[in-house]
Amino acid sequence: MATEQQHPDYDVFAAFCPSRNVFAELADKWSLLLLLSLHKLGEQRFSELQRSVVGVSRKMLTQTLRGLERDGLVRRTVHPETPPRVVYDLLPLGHSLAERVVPIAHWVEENSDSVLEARTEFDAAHGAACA
Amino acid sequence: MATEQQHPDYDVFAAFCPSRNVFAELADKWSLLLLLSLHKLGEQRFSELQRSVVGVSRKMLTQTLRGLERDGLVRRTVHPETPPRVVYDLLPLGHSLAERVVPIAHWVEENSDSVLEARTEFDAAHGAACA
DNA sequence: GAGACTTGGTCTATATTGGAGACCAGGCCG
DNA sequence: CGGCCTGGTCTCCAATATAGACCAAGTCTC
Repeated sequence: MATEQQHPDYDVFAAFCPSRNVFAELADKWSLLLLLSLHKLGEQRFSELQRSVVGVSRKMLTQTLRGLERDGLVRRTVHPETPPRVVYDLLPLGHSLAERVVPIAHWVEENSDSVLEARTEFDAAHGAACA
Repeated sequence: MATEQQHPDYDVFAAFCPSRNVFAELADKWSLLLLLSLHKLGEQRFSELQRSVVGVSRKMLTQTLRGLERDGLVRRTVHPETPPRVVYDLLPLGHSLAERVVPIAHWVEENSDSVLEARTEFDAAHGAACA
């Protein structure tokens, strides 16, 4: 079947394709959540991000932010004050991706009930079949 | 700050919120890729999926499909023929999510070049700073 | 001037996860 | 009877995530 991709040659389904690599790095809980938070709340410092994306460890926060920075989605600005102040914000490329992630977050918030219900049903049918 | 979520009380940023749990499970490479593949190509059997989503191991394929099935996004149909034939396809809920994932795949395919370029630049600036 | 406290991390130890590949059940073919 | 097919599962090992201690620089307290 015809692929509908815009960019010739690039295909996230192909393991060897550079775009798969990019996809794999971004298709991760913390990356998407950080993108969403920076998009929604604007620039934030390290500790603010840790508070807005509840549950992220400092290590993952550092690591994920570095990845996003490396990918040209996020800008890291160090203000050499004291105590140190490091601010992160989205570059245009980051915003353009974040815009596409927002609908997913909304979908999840709207449909979590259905999902949870399906899970309960599934677990009842499978897990508790013959305890 | 006002959250723009449609569903009262649900917020993917809150670690304890059920929607975060749902988000975390779906915001993963294989789940998204499977959703995309089933959306684009329609129903497929186990081995077809393994071929269309290149690089996925049988273990992860099984595990991810089970998760999606449990969440009410995917339907698993066993045809008790010989050799066995197991077909997976998207339920309406799955399609509605997949539709929102498609733009991300397109973004990645369109913008991978920029990302790759940013990476090269970043690595040149940081990695090779003072070898 | 000694401690304690701040921010933005890093490092270590442990638990969880992912991937590679062996193995398995059931039915057909030869 | 042995081997092949599918759609898994199981085991082992490597990689990754998480928790939490630790650190540097400077400022504030006492």
